[in-house]
Amino acid sequence: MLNVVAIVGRLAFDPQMRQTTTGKSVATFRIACDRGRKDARGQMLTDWLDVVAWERLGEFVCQYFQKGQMIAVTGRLQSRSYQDRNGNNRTAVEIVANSLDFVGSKAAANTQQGAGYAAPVQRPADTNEPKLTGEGDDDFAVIEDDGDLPF
Amino acid sequence: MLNVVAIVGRLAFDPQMRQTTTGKSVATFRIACDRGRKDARGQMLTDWLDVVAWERLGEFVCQYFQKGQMIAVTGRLQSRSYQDRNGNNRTAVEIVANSLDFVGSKAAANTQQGAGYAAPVQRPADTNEPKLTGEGDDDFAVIEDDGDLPF
Amino acid sequence: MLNVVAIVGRLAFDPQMRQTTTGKSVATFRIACDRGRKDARGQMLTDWLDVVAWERLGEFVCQYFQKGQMIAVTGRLQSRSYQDRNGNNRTAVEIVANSLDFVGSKAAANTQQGAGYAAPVQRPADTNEPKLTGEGDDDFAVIEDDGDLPF
Amino acid sequence: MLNVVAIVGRLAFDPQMRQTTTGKSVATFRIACDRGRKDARGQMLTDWLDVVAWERLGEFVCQYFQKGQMIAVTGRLQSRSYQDRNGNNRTAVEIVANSLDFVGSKAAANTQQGAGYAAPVQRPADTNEPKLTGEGDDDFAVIEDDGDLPF
DNA sequence: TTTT
DNA sequence: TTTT
Repeated sequence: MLNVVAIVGRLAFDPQMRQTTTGKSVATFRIACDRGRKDARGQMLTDWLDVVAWERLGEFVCQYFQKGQMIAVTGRLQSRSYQDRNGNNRTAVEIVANSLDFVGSKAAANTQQGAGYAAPVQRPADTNEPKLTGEGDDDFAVIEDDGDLPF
Repeated sequence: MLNVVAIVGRLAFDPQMRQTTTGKSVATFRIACDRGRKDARGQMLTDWLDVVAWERLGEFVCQYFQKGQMIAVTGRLQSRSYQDRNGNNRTAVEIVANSLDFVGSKAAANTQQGAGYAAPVQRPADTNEPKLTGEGDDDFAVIEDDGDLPF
Repeated sequence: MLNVVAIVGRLAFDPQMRQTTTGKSVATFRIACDRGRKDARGQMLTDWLDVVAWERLGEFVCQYFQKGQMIAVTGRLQSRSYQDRNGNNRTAVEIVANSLDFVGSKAAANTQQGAGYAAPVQRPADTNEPKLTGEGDDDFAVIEDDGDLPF
Repeated sequence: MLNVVAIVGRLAFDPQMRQTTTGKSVATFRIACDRGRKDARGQMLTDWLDVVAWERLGEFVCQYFQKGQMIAVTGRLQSRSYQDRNGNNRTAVEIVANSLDFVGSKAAANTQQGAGYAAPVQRPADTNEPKLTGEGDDDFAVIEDDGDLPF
């Protein structure tokens, strides 16, 4: 199976952080994604999409993003069943974030990182993966130096 | 803005075709997308996602797919507001299909097309685009023959 | 089969427009996509990706985008075989654009469209598809008004 | 920035595993992705795409996949510079895998997992992320039970 | 309920 | 260089 989503939009509200009973942190936010065309009444058509960001991803979005800012989200679609206040079964569809990133340089500058671009933030477990240790590409270069290309 | 979804899953029901009052046809179907892991009770976790397929895409899915079959869907996420039977405002999030395709060979064989593989079906307006006329790649080859590569 | 790409990056050069021998126009451009982290020497790691935009999409990118501007691209990956000037067989991998859009507001303002946001541009044949005629959503609303939701 | 790819195709060769000098394992494989239409000579048009899978993802693909089998890949596009045997600078574009999964049930059955479906395999660091511990959804359910929905 |  |  395969389930991938990529969205760029603006935060409709400030992100909200919560804690689960088992101690995990999770942030939720909503993004407005304009379709780039208007309806018959001249109003911009917009899709409103909910995003769930766990742990380090959630901390990142709460620290650097607020209402109105543009954000790039990748992740997967999730459906979730719940009962509304009247006891009716409802289904919510939301995006579980896999990576979050700034879009445009202004917001990125807010992070006060040297490059002007904030590092893309991925799921917590990514921290000991090659690309975040800074040695992944060098490793790969070694393969190349051997005249021993991967393909 | 950017809004892209790619999903592979199984049809939860046979697709349903409708007509709009202005004469457009639209098919809707639901796909089950297993997450590949089970919950605490040993039940496979599944995301249920609704898909909207307009016109030629809708006709295609109704003709070749039924409940239980695997399908590959690309498209965009759409939120849609409506009132439920109690007059409450609700929001539905669904995928508006941009392309549909078979996954695995059995279903593809059902189309009885010479190639054994059905052509991926894209939105109606794609018909006079290079890739469906069969000349797009040749054109591009001409560029190459000139030693005049695009990049 | 399924083949989807979504990228946000900056144009490395001004887009270049060409004509095929059969009269189709095709623009090519390269985008720089920062990985958000630096190599061991402190240099930002960047992926350089080539994009092919046919007909109306190509005209759009040439009209509104130049070197350095940010762009959102969706499309599919394509491999293409050619011979280099020494007669060696080479393979190029590039993105065939399916939609192009502005990212951030400055570029969007350049289009001098009333809304401040340029419409996302999709492949030519999309013009008689619901979403560009401006009636698609209304049609769908009709379905809703019937209390006859698609799902 | 944003960089996402989702592909379904068949392995052109058996995957190949290598070790970097720093001890990381990396598998590479090529997938054939049919475009679903033929060229002027009646030959199926196919895109050939290279994939890089690090560590646990690489071990997974080597264990469960061989030439000819279908695979679902998500990841990001990477460009990589190298010198060919003549000392010319070349650029390769490949997919760095983020998740790998079976497509269709037959291959999945090979893994001899109870469900008949193999778990999707994601990057190593994901192991202590909610969704692989099996408690993520329960946690989320707790939020719901509180009548305290995320949105 | 976001932005230009 | 893959498959039906």
